[in-house]
Amino acid sequence: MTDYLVRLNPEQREAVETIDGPVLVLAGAGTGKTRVLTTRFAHILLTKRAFPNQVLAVTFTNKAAREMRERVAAILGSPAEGLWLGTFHALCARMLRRHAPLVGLTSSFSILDSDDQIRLLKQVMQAAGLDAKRWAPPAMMGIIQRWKDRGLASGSVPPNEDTDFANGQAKEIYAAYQSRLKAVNAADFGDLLLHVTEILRGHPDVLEQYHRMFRYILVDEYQDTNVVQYLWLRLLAQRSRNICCVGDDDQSIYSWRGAEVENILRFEHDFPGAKIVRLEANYRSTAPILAVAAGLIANNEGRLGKTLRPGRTDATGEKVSVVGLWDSDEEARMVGDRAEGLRRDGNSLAEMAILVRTGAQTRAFEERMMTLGIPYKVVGGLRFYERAEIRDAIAYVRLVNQPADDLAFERIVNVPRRGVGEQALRSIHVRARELGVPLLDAAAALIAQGELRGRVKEGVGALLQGFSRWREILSRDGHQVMLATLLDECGYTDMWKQDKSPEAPGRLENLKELVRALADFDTLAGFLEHVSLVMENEENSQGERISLMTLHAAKGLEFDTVFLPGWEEGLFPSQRTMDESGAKGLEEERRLAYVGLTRARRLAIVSHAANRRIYANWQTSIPSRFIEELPDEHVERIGSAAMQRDRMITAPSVFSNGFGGQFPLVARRPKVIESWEQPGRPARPSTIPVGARVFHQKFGYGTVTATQDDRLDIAFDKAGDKRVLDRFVEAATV
DNA sequence: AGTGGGACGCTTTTT
DNA sequence: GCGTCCCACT
Repeated sequence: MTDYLVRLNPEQREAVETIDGPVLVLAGAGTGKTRVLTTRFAHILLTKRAFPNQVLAVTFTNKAAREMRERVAAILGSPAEGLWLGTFHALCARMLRRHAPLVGLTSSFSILDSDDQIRLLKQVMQAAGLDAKRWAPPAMMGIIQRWKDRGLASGSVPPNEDTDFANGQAKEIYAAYQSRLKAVNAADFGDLLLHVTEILRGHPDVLEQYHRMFRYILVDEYQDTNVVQYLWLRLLAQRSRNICCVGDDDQSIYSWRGAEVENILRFEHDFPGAKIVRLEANYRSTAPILAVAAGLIANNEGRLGKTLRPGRTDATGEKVSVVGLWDSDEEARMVGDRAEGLRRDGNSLAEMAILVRTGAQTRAFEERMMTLGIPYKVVGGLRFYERAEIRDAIAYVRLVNQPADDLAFERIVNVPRRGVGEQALRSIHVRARELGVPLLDAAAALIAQGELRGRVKEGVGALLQGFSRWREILSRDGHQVMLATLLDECGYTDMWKQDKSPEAPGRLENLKELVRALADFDTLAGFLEHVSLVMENEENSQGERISLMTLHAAKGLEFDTVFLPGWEEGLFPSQRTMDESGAKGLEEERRLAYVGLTRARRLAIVSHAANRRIYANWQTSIPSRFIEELPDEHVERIGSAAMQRDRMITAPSVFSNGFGGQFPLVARRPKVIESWEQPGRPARPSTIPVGARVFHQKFGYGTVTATQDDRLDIAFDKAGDKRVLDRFVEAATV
């Protein structure tokens, strides 16, 4: 009956069994945080303290929510239905649909994606006469979002805030943006939290309802909450005070997105009498990795204090490697070769990851993996629902669902081309404003009155007729048939069939996938909610692949081997972060490094290059200060940081560069380690001849200019000259 | 209205 | 180095 408790260590057990009153669980990396959270959830249900729908469980990502749902179900032995378990945004969307009229929306409001947000804001800024070059709409969006993160509605931004941006009109822009959102019956991501918090604050009866419902509250990743999320939680928890927050102040890496570490640091103050439980036994990493991570993070101030200790008796292991290299190419080669070597020794590629500071760094590694023929996956890049063709298709669906969705109308009215240019669109806008109707109806009115002519009339007329037909099909044959018909009839599929670009076939494939995905939903509205809130990849073709991702994307994951390249001043810690946020920014960068190190179970390989290409030109850099902070006794330095620093900074005159030793010298290639160059793969002549037209997944179409065994030199039409393995290309059909 | 070329700016990111 | 945006040309 309670065997699920026996599997916990004493501190985990305390975190699970302290059910009543506020609890803060400080859970270091790899200490069984998720296990505690899910077991606690199950424990509440199994001890009959609450029904499943009386527990509110909040996560940041859909992935974490899904995982918790599955694990709770596993402990309960049955699928957990009717739970209030989800991301902050999903839960708030659900609440807001119930009370939308209280903030001037209807319950069918649309949730805008970032494209829509920017487009809407751009219109608002244009109307205010702001030069988009001087004041970038995305920057303005950032300011508005930070305000929303702090729980500030457009009327309550303090007078002394951000008066210089947008000629001091920032607050007016914010207000205008909000009224446009209301006019098109839409909410952006920030609104979901902000609106619900306002409702809970201003309507005691509604708050009362939720107080009666939620007897226990569980919060994951508490260190990442922003002010509005904190306010929302505090409102909901103020009656029962049964709130359990799990987090790790050392892994707070989202302050630039509005997260406030202070929330976790202040927990005891906010919830007097709170019980603090520390989870410090790490079951993930070897002792040297833990020691190195601990040594690094000890350089931060203002921590709640927590020391990871090895939780396994077999936690001995290799030292952390720190490798100094000449340039970023050599770094990519080192990583590729070591990955290949590990694979030869029987290690799975799925258990290796390359974690970088910025997304742009992945490219060099991608190319290297391709050359070596090592399968890889980039985690996080463009997500399925962010692809242009998917957004277009969804805009059509949104219009079927809600004819008043003006943003969707604007997106697709001329996609595929229907001859609707700036002029035509403007007259539709004018008419819409005159009549006080949505753009779709305004367009119909213009056609009825013969004010649109020729191609435009034909095109838009057919589109409008299409919408009434597609709505019929929807009610008769269901949403899947409707979307398939719609995409064919509106000309969208044909548009991509006629497109000769290398991406077009993939886009058609994605559209098919979208139609297929529709089958998983009972209603069109349910599907749209999912699309708005779950911006994630379809399970990234799993299997035997090395993972490439940013450090941010790696939080919560773990691998046997972790490569941590690019530990150089300016890149990591990021100069930009230090400029913008000073000492606090530096500490956050250090936490990011800590997150990176603690992802590794057995092997962590840190590296830094003396020269790196940034944008178009080469830049010389010195090793990251974080490298010096790693405790020596657990680190093996190869091509040591100190040596490189000497050579480049303090003794440049050793080499003559013709500039009087004025520049950091980068004259010769110090061959630090010979063994990276692995013996080649067995040579095998390629079957593809010089001159052949070929197609490559990433680079598109090209012509073979030379071959050497199974390596091909190819002049790609778009991507330029590359050398790739022949198995990565196929004969082109055109 | 649609296309193509050049200038520009940007690279934490999740919902 | 690449994608986006704007403008000039067709």
